[in-house]
Amino acid sequence: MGTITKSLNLLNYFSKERPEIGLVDFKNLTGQDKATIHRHLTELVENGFLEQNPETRKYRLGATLMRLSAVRESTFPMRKIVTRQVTSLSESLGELVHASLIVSKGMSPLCYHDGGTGGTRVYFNEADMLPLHATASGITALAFGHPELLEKTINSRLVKYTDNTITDPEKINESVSTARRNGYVISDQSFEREVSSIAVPFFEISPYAYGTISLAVPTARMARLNENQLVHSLWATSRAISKDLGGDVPEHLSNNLAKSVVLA
Amino acid sequence: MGTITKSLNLLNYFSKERPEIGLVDFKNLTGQDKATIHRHLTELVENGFLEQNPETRKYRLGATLMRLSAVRESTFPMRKIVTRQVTSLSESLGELVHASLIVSKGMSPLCYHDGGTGGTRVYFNEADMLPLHATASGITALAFGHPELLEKTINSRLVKYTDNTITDPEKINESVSTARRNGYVISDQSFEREVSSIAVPFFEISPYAYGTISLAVPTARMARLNENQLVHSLWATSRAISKDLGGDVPEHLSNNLAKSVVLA
DNA sequence: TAGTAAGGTTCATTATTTGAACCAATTATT
DNA sequence: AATAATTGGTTCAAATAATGAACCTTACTA
Repeated sequence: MGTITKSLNLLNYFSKERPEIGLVDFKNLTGQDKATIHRHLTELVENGFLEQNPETRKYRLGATLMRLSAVRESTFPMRKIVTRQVTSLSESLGELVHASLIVSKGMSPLCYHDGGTGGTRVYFNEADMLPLHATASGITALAFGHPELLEKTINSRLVKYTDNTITDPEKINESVSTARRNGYVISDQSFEREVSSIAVPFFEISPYAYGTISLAVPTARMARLNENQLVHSLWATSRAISKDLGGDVPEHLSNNLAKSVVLA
Repeated sequence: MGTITKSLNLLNYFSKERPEIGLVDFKNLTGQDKATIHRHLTELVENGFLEQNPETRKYRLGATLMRLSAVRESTFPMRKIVTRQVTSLSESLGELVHASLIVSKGMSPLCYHDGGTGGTRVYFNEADMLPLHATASGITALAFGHPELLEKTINSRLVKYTDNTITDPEKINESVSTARRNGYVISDQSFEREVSSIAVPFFEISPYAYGTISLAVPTARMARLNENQLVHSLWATSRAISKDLGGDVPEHLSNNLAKSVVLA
């Protein structure tokens, strides 16, 4: 792991639940040496990727991130494009739908919409990473994303979030195979209790998945839904997004899916 | 300059006008060695700060930036807070108002609102950095921000954007002194032709300015406006923002200003 | 006021970064 | 169609920058 990766990694420890982190906190979180961390933090501050709270001396994410994400979105308005489709799908299904992007070691939520009609709602935290091995989105990413992603994930220690979380590499591979066969992934409380999910990939220029669209519902309600029809709708949205992004669902996949029950 | 800074600096070359950059482009832009740049780019891609267009092999800003900025805004909703005040001021003045944050070597636009009534409008590009020496916001930042910022700026080569851009360190220092005396900065086509601007700082916890609020109008219209009244309104908004951010306009400044014509 | 814990710094050792030269693939040019 | 030029990418010895154990400083607390 190079210096750059080590320092950028520090940024990943921030979340909605942990918005400010001190030097010693970082030491405990990362296990790295204090001096090293301090130099990294200082350099990140100098570049505006972090700010130091002058009162507590703790660090928080910096303003440069806001600008850079604005630059990206202004030249490559993925969020705008995807949000449009996700909202439309969510409204038509009356359930929560979210889109997430595959980034390095997890899924980064891009947008979500809760067109919910039911009395119970799924809470979706847009600011936190989703793990690859424990969510429908994640398994979808492993199945249709870059092969290296699957390899890396299987060779890392996997956190058990609920009783249903699969952490055994063998079983991950099985899930991935099933996903590739079916063309979608369905999850049952593998990340959060009482939440079930169905996900499909979407594509940009590359033949590997760029992100996923996923429906998340309270488990109690899942049984009442028509799985086939949901998958059909999700794939329709995936096609629309992929097209808007200047890409397409790869042919080999498209052909396989056509044969399967999904698009029948 | 450490490895981390060198690599993060690469991200600053992206803009609305230059959304994708290739390896050799970077070499020409930075003057650094190709191999070095390549390793930096690779590591940034691995961490999701960049993406590589699989078709052109050029690099563009990555999705991790979107997530991190969402985490920051969800835990520290500065944009939300500031936008509210900026919109309100812009509507009441009927002119374009923007807020920008001081980050490392420039000003990073945070939000803007054009409550414009006039026939001519100022075009404001939210995704680009503003230079410190050539804008009302920038001189305000130099005058009321961390002293180190002024020192660094003066010791760097300053770009001349228009005939009115001041690049002489002596003159910068004069402008800064005037700003400190007056409590605001007024600029006349120093960055863009036909655009004039008035700016004041706002504060967070620290006694040094955190950002600026600025009114931007077509130069032709500036003469007709009541400068004193504008500055008064800007300072009122600054106070409101500073308060909302949990900070305050430093006392020594507040006292000086009270004496000056500005708040009379 | 002594003790603790936090942030921050130093400097010899160590390990990583660096860059000139090289290779491969694509795109202009003749 | 052959050749040159341009781009992305890689190698490895030499140079430089990163590292971390020990130490310092400040703020709080018992």
